[in-house]
Amino acid sequence: MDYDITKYDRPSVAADIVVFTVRKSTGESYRHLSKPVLSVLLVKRTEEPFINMPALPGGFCCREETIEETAFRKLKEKTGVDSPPLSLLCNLSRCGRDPRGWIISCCYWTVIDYTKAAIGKNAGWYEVSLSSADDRHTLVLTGDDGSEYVSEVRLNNTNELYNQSAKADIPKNSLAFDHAEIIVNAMLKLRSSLEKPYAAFRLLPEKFTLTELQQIYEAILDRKLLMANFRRKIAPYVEETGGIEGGAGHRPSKLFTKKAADAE
Amino acid sequence: MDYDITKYDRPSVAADIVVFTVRKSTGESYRHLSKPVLSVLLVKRTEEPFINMPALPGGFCCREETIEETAFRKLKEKTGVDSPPLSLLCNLSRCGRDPRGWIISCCYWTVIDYTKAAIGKNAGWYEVSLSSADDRHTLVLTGDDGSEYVSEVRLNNTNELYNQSAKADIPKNSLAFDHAEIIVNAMLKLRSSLEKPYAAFRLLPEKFTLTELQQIYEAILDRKLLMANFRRKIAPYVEETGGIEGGAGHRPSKLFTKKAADAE
DNA sequence: GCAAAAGTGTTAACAGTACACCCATGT
DNA sequence: ACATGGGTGTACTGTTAACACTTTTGC
Repeated sequence: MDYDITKYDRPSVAADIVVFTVRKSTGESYRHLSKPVLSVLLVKRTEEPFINMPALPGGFCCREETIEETAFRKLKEKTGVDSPPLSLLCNLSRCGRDPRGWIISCCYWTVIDYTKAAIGKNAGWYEVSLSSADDRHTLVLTGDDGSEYVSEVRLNNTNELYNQSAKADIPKNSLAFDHAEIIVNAMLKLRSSLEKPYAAFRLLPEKFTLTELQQIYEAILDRKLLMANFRRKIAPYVEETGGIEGGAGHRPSKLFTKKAADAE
Repeated sequence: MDYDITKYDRPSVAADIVVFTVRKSTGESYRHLSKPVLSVLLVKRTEEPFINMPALPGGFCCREETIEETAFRKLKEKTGVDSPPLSLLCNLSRCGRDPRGWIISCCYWTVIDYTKAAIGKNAGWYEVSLSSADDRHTLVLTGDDGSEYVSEVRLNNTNELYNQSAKADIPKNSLAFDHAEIIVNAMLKLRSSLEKPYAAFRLLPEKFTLTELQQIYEAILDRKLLMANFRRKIAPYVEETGGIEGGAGHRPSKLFTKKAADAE
């Protein structure tokens, strides 16, 4: 317990953030709704290691700031968005995970409205698709230029602690570092977080239709939901505004807001 | 993104672990079951800061080991127990939280069988009692010598991210550092983890009665459960061994094991 | 009218709760 | 016999899932 902090080696500590959004896909047309897609923010690396490969936004902690503040600072740089709620995901500290040295990464996830974000240079939204069989997951990330990055990830059954097995060779069309498994883990957390709609609200304007909300659920969960059941499920969290949204070739939708009384 | 790790200040990184157990209380007698109590492992500090105050077991990370391995190493020292499953709780990095300097703490929680632990010097089990009203929690820790440590803790509503507000003066009969709020958070996680019985199984021998299992639930949740409902709830996770446990002044109990088929 | 989407109602299955009752044992 | 805890059944409730049906709009 006697410890002189100057006497021992210390690691560099970084914050990495998995930023999700749900974007309206192209192909909107009369009498057909667009299908929103789940996307994640990635930054193309401009340096070795893993140069030119996409990586999670992140950066190193400085003195006088918490790890969360580091994450906020980096998010502001990359997206222009101020201090969105962050959820802790995992700490990665396996020796050798970063060729530059002893670097510990604290990973967080969040959700932001892409229409309010001004993403920076080298950054971009990548469409996410995850297919899972038991503990084996296949993650496919598609950039707006059509480039595809495929990663096979195996998580242990509790999802609590990473094996952090050595990654001898990361394929060229994959993600930098161990960022693929971070994203898979974040997606699982995001999905289970949808038991309550708070994360989804952050992807919508003040007033929204229940169909828009449902589409966000469907984009994140990657499956169709039954309208009647969905509306009952989220009814306690929303309230009508009185407004309606017309103009489409069908019955106009009522506009809702998140219910203020319900403590988040 | 250009980063020379030798150029910047680096924090010390520590792992702190909240180790829970459920101990049989004293006062066992004929025709009466003992009431097990939830306890947490604390170590009396032998140095400044917070000398003589109880603190969570933990220690600093060394090179070539992951944070989890640091936690395992410290747990082995304090309890003799090898590598129990660890769950990540939170990272504490508020500037000034440790007067010794820039120290980040990665906190984990786990559950171990106290009968299999050989706890070290200065360490001891403290009975835990938590009373909550909204986001205000009162934590009372009672040592085996009767000493009491009381802490008032306020968590933000999501329990996701700590406020890490400055603690000007920590009362003498409280816990060292910000360890009280860590324990409160760990208790909330422990309780919600009981939706599945895996943590409880780690507190029991290979064969156990359903009443023993229920008592662990009641000790952790701090409330009585109805036997019939409890048995239905955990039925999918256990199976009969055929053995029975007699000798008491009442109908003997069947002995159960955790069901192997059910993937943990 | 008709396609498309908004919105409601009805049913069955299931899980959670509270409670009543019987069973087996040692003293 | 009886106290004590082990163990089971049942009725009530609320939630979830599936599906059928009606409503409102623009073309």
